[in-house]
This record gives sequence, C-alpha cells and structure tokens, in this order.
Amino acid sequence: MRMTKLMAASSFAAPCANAVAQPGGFLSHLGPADLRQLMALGERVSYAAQEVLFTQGAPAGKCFSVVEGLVCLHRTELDNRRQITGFALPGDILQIATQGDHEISAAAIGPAVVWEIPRDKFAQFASHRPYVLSEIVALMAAEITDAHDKMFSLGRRAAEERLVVFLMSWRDRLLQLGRDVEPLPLPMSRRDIADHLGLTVETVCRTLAKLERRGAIQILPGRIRLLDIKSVVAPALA
Amino acid sequence: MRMTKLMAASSFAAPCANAVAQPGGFLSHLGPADLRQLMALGERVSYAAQEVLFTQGAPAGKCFSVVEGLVCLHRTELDNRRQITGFALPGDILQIATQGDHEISAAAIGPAVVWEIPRDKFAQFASHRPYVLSEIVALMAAEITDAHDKMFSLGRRAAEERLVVFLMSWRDRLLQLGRDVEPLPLPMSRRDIADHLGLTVETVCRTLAKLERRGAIQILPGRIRLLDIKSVVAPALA
DNA sequence: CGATTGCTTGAATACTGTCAACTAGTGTGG
DNA sequence: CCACACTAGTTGACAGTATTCAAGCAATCG
Repeated sequence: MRMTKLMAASSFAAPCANAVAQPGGFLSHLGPADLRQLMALGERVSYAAQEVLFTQGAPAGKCFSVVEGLVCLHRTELDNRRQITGFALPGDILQIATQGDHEISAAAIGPAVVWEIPRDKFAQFASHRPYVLSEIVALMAAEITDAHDKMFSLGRRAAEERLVVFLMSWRDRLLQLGRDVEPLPLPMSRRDIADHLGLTVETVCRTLAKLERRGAIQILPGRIRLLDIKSVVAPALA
Repeated sequence: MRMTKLMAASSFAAPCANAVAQPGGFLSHLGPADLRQLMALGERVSYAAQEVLFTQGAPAGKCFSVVEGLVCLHRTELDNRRQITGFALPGDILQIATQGDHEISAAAIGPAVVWEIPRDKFAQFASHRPYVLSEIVALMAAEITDAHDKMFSLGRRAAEERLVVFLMSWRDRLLQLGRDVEPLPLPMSRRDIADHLGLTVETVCRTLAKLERRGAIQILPGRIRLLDIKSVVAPALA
C-alpha cells in the first residue's frame, strides 16, 4: 500500500485548502488553489464499518483518498479465500491509476470518511498539470516497493516473523501520521491480520500468545504493546 | 512484473526504429523518430548467464529494457533468503520509476541482452513528451495488479496450486511474445521457481512429480508439457 | 437476555521444510 | 578422450510448522 498523503488526515473533516500543507503530502507541489479546485471535483463520503468502497471486477469510475478511518484492500477468490493486499490510512490514495475495472476490493474496517473524485475529472485536472503525473509515478513506485516487501514476507518469512514485521511497520506508519502508538492500536480484526499475512486466525492468535509468553509483546484489548520485539527478528533487519 | 514492450524482442539485436511497431508496445504512442531518439540515449549491453544487472541498495542510475533472454528480479535478505518478485522477458521495462536506490536486484538467467538508458537522460526525454508519463503510469498499474496476484498466490494458495498457476501464466506470457509453448520452455532453474513461489526446491520437484503421476503435466529436460492442468485448479479461475 | 461474532486454546492432521542420499548432466583438466 | 568434480534435479525419511476441527470464553448487539 504505502501511498502518500493527499490531505491531512483528521484535519479534513471539512474541505479546507490548508490541509495539504502537510510535509511530504501527496501532490505536494500543488498550491492551495490547485488543491481546492481538485477537491471541488469530488465529494466527501462516509462509510459505516464493514461497508464496501468498491468491488473487484466493477468498473473503476472514481479514485479515492482516505480522510478518516481505516480501509482494507483485498483480493477475494470465488471460494472465499481472501488476501488483504494492504491497509489504507488517512492520506492514502486508492485506485488512482486504475483503468477499466477494479482489480481489488476495498472495505472500511471501522467508520471511515473518504474523498471520492471521478476518474475523468481527475484526468482532466491532471492533464494540464504535468507535475501531477510525476507525483503519481512516485506514489506508484513506492507502492510497488511495498508490494515487493510483502511478497518477501509471504514467501520467505515464518508466521512469527511475518507478525513481528507487520507490527513494526504498522507502528511506523502510525508514527508517521503522528498517532499515539503506545500501546499500538490494532483496529483490524485477527481475521484481517491473518488474511493480510497469509495465515489463519488461529495461527495469528497462537503466535501472538507465544510472543506474549516470551515477553516480546503485551496483548491488550484492541491494542498490543511492543516490548522486546526487535530481538525476535534479529536476522530480518534488511 | 508484467510490463509492456519497449522494443520488439529478438528483432532488436541492432537498434532499428520499426521495432516498436509491435501492437500494444511500450510507449506505443511514440513515433519512429521519438523511439530512435530514445534508444540513442542508451546503449545495448550483453550479460552472461547469472550476471547481475543491478543490485538492491545500489543507486539506480539507469533504467533497463530486456531485449533478449530472461532476467530474474529478486529481493534477498542477509541470510540468503531470496524472493524472486518476477521474471522479465524481452520487451519488459525495469526500474523505470525508481528514485534513489534499487529496491530489488536483477540477474540474467541465461545469456541476455539489455538496453540501458541513464535515468536523467530518460527523464529529460520524457519531460517534453507528456504522453510518456501516462504510459509509465499504465505500465506501473499493471505491475501493481500483477503484484497483487502474486501476493494472493503466496498467501492463499497451496504449493500445487501455486505451481499450476505459475505454469499457466508463464505460458500465457510466452504466447503473447509469439513463442512456441508446446512443450512449455522453463529456462529458469528449480531453485528460481522455488524462490519465486515461496517454496523449497524439493517441494517444487515433488509437486511437479505428483502432477506428472496424475497425468496433468509431462516433465521434459528444460521443458514441461501441460496436459490436463486446468482441471487441477478448478476453483482457482478467478 | 439470548444470540451472534470475535478471540483464544487444544488436539489431531496435513503439508511443507530439512537433512540426506543418489542420479544425471556439465564442464574441466589431465 | 576419459576421469573427476561440481551442479542441478530428484527422491526418501523425518521433523516441524501451520491448518483443520472443535470447544470455550468474552464482548457486542438486537
């Protein structure tokens, strides 16, 4: 996943131009005027928990920017096997370059707010702003790198290591958003974590319990405190 | 992986402009003049088997287009665990949007020919050709979709299904290049396949042998004949 | 308050990995 | 040209990890 920010997270309950002033934000080369114009092309949409933003196979008419909450992106097979390809946090952009149909689905984990811009309007907006395309390319490059990381985890890490790496990178992302990570909030369900890491719910529970017994973490309701976690994945610092 | 063609595969032993006439080719909106100019910015480089094109962590000064042969892209951990993120065939573009350092390594599987263009020159070339960036975005979107497919396989498919899906998609790619796929050539080693599918060499061998005993495939030196393979993955047609 | 859902744990199973041995093919050097 | 070494591929036996099936608990929701 790992996209950059389009608008400042929580500060964006209402459309206001200075929200983009965030350092490193998406389309960071956009001026306030540009940004106001861009946002005016779309609309603010609220989703309830578990509600679907878009479904794989459906025509991709809009692109999305998470404003509030947590969105999970996943690919689902006919037989209900599900692989969560990533979690999107406020500031993350979804489906910005999708042509034709969505290749993945997206659903809100909890209540979420999303800014949705019709694809054709966005394309028109970008067409006379060359720097926008460059930003998108950089965004997608980061997403590809992130996908490679996840492929490595899924293919070459054991359950425990996958979990630890996931927890650490999740903490890093929240830190970048300026969130409190002590203890680390885990708004997604065990099933979501399992479907993200290519494991079963039971293995996730058991592995977390094992880490807790070892003193590496502390399991709290909806949260996990990371204690001595780095020592567990010593060889995996690449 | 799954990138589009920059130049026609084998027809490109020497730089010639009409090589891009391939339908659906990379930068398909480029005219012959543009293309000649683009290629003149780079050079043709030959690699011996196993030779390294670039290494993860090293500064990404060039982008690459495979002209001949097969290149494997992989991410390697300190402890020699390796995840092959994809195989690049003639026409595939590598590292076109990488900023900073390479996030993956690339090595020739057999003898290979690659066109290499310095990043800054390419950027300059693209800077006054807006349509080039659009093509790159489309290219990267396809790569992301492909990465999602692979994440699903690694996370949610058993060894046999991974192998079968891999064989089928490999055949499809060769077919798109107009190659003979009967029987299907497998130029990469068993270890490469294992490192691509998140398995061990032994599991790859055993699973292939099992498929052969079942009459789904026929194992030949360097090749595999696909017989009744689709029936094996009936539920996996998503 | 009952029922559903999410989380956790246990026991048994199945799959994949590890270790080891063997074969065949390749290449090298005598 | 042959002997040797080396690598890739294959198979077997065994171990270990993750899944499956099952049950219990806790929290949430009508």
